[in-house]
Amino acid sequence: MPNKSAVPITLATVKAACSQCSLHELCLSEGLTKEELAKLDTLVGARRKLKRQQNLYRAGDPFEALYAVRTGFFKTDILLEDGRDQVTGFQMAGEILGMDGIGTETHTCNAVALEDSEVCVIPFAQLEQLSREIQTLQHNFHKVMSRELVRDQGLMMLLGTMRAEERLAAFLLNMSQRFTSRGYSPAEFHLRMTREEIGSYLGLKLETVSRAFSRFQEEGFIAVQQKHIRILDSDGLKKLLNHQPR
Amino acid sequence: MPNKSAVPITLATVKAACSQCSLHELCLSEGLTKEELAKLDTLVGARRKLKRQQNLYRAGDPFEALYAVRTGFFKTDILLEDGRDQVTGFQMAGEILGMDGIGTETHTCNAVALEDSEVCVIPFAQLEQLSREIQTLQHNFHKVMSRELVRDQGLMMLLGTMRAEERLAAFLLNMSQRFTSRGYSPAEFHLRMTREEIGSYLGLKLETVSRAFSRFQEEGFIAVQQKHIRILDSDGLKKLLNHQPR
DNA sequence: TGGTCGCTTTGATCCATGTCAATACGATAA
DNA sequence: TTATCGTATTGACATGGATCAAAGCGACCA
Repeated sequence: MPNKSAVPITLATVKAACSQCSLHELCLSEGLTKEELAKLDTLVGARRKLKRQQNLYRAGDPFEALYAVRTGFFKTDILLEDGRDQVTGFQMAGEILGMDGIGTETHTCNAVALEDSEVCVIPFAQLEQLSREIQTLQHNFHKVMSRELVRDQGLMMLLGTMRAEERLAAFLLNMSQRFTSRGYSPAEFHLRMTREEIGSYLGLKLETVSRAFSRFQEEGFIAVQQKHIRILDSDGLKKLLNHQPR
Repeated sequence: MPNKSAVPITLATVKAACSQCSLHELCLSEGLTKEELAKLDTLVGARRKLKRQQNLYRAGDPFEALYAVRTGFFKTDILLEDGRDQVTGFQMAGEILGMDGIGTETHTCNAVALEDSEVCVIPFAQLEQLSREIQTLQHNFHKVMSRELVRDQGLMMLLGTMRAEERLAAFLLNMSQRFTSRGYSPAEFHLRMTREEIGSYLGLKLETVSRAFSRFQEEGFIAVQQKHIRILDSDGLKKLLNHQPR
């Protein structure tokens, strides 16, 4: 067995997931002891790489595992029989995908990589088993699900009560905040999704999204160049949010 | 002691919750053994009665317990600083309230009784503990949360892609289905919420809801009399759903 | 190097739903 | 019975965003 110091790099490390992962606080492993982390590692052994546009899973696929995004960027969407579809979320490093499948043993949405990506595979039966042993893990998992519920509530609010520019402002601020909490610039980032996907997520048409971007640029809130966004006046965007007509 | 056949009524029954509850399949107790049910009963001892318009909890309240609706009818809603609010759901017998609070230890929405109601109080720490012992309970709980996520996805779809009449048709069919699965008539029911609350839930103004009701009545899909609804042609309503313009 | 293709921007017009306002209805209480 | 109040319906009009259409821009590939 190789000699181990604080954060040893060994053969095991290549496989070891959670104990070495930089996404602790976002993921399931927060607050676990070393021993508990080790157990989680054995569970989360497998990784899976996906090319841009590749499906992680599809609606109807049998549910077996959750996925933690390691690198890359995903969207989830639902497709109705009549052809309408809606993007229900965008997921980045540290976020968990697949929880929609627990209730019915079948995934209810599609998860697609928007760029080359990698996920940790978390076989669900094993996660349940381990979370019966490790209280902290159990609670972390419950928190993750609950936060997802709260996120959805926020999106309902957005879809139900906000006008187009408010929605886009909320979207940009949310992206900025999530990039920030991953150590990237709060003010400058690259959107991985198209205007159409943003529109679908926000309940708007792509033209409306494009116009709102242009408007924000005119107002000096942001600089847009295709998918590259620079936020120049985040307070300006925030003001848009609480300051609706009636 | 009164004579009873299959399900005996004893002193214990008054307190016993889950083991005697008619809402098994909707709630957390499905598939539990007698012994496991008994344990769950000790946990779910307390009940709480609410008068119409009374809050079960409010956004900002510390999170301590989940609540299973025994009788009555609730809404959950969120209130933004600027005064806008949105109803995020309506809950009826057998449904679980409060899961929004797990992630932050604080409730993020308000839960209000729309008629005199009663809930089972499920202290969350104890639920987690017991679900470490009882695998089936653990899995049931995960299923409940997951189904809530899927419900939210459906609502996003509704809010993001459907037009007013489709939304109301979907709402009525959903109500009908939920009343049905509780043993009530699929075709005739009493709405507990106002047009404004329906509108808020569906992302519409109350006038639009009212007009859609009137339209459905003209078309012969339903008979409306204030809050009393009779569905005359549920296929007609269903057709509205998949049959959108583009 | 030019051509194609996907994505984005922008303009002109239309329409579903919001807004504002008046009236009606039904329950409750006096 | 009548008064009151919350809720619901209906009408007239306004408007935000959808729709339709035409360029523009970049990336990739042949």
